[in-house]
Amino acid sequence: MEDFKIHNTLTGNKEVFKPIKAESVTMYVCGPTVYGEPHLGHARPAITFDILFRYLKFLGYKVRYVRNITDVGHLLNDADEGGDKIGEKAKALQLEPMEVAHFYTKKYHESMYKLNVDNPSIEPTASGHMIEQIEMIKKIIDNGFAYEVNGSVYFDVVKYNETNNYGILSRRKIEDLMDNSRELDGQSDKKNPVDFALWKKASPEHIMRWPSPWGNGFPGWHLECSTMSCKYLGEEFDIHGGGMDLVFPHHEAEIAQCCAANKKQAAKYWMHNNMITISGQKMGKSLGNFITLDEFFNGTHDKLEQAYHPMVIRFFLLQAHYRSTIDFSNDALQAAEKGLIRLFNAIKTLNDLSPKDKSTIDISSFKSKCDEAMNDDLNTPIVLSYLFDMVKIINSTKEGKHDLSGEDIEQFQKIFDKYAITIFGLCNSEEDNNASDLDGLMSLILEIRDQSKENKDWATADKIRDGLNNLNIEIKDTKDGATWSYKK
RNA sequence: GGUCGGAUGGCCGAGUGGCUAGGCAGUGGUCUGCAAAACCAUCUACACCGGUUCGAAUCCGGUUCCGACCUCCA
Repeated sequence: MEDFKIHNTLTGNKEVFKPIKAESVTMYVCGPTVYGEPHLGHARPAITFDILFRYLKFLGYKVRYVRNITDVGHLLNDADEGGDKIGEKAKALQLEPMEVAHFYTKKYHESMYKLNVDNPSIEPTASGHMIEQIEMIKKIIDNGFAYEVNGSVYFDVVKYNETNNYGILSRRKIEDLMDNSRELDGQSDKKNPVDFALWKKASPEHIMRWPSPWGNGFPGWHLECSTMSCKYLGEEFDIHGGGMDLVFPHHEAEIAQCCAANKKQAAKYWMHNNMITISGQKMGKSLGNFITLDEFFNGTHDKLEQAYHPMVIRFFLLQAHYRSTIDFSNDALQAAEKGLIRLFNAIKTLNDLSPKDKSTIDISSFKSKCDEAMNDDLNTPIVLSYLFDMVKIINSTKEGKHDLSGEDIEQFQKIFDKYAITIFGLCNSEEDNNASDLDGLMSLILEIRDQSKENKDWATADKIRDGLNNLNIEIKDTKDGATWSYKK
């Protein structure tokens, strides 16, 4: 089999993927911070790494995929001045902070389900791993890379950098980082501005807090990922993923923590998905283009001209490579919607094609071309372009311009099944409801309408069509008879 | 301001030196009681200015614009 190559941020190159253990793959992806409604920014990494997860499984690996839930202390998206947002929200609503976290965790899961994102193998929470986090801090202190000040513990980046490379992932130099740190307000406890918190003392009004050897407080935000990846995947594992915005400082700090505690660099491959813009702008509350996933699914946002099915969002994301930025707009999404429908119509058409003795067109290269694109750092847009080339062949075959043998039809079915369904997870929305109950009824109605048409009783035929239309059922007359479907 | 990445046809979006990416829209056809849909064919490109090369969207330099990160905090 051909080599599967992935882009490794650590080296800046595409590398052949070779797991530490030949048969199994361990991967960790930074999950959501559950302080608010899931939005588009959550969809991209979830879907990117879902594709990777599915592909690795398809390749025959036993995959353990850990994606965390961060439910400890939070920050709102932009134009907000930090602070513990779960705590603040909880106070405002008179809720226990965990009620807030749990509410949004549930929302996140619902959205992921709609997007057909497979569940990770383990989905640990930061709050459920306080003991492990405290133990890791102790270990880092014991190894001399952290210090305690006034009930908080900080990672000593300068000391660490003497024997390690802080900046190995983000290619930053510590001197530049020192230079760039603006003059700090004097009350910082940190020895150096580049140091980061492993444990923060909780101020009296801070309601999310846990006991520790250093007093009541809460863990620093980089720590949970190091702790939980280590607990479930080991000190060394295969892939660590997340958004590009996390490269620095989050993932850089993770590497530092793991090296400081275990002398191991955690992941072998670091993969990062690029960001999303909306009509060319970044998404932000202050710009009025902050759109939640529910709003996409329901079409309930001023900027949206219509609702978009979760599969349209998923398909749209796959039309771009994961390391490119992607721009959302109504035009682009509507184009994606039509393309997706075309793809699925062709899959249906393929299943109805009557096989001929011999094919009049050579389709033998499609499988390897698709595989090659997928193996080239998950180039989903190229795979899709080949699938659409196949769509064209299927449609022309239906029109009688080509013949396809039974073998070739089966080959096409296999490719669509592998890519469209198994790996890309683009399930056909029309098939997931209980339409079968209605089938008999609808075929009876359409039969009556066909008879009216034969009798040139257009009034009755149109009445049926218009009446069903008002019931949200669309009738289309095709060469092979009328079809019906729910309107989107 | 610093570091890094990007700028492709009406809209998205692949593509790293010569060969049609693909989707949507547009245009022309086919089908059709009407409507809608569907199908086929097909046009428009590589931000700007220089340079390297037989040849550049692709390499090099500069310019403009855009994005991410650079901070307490996830």
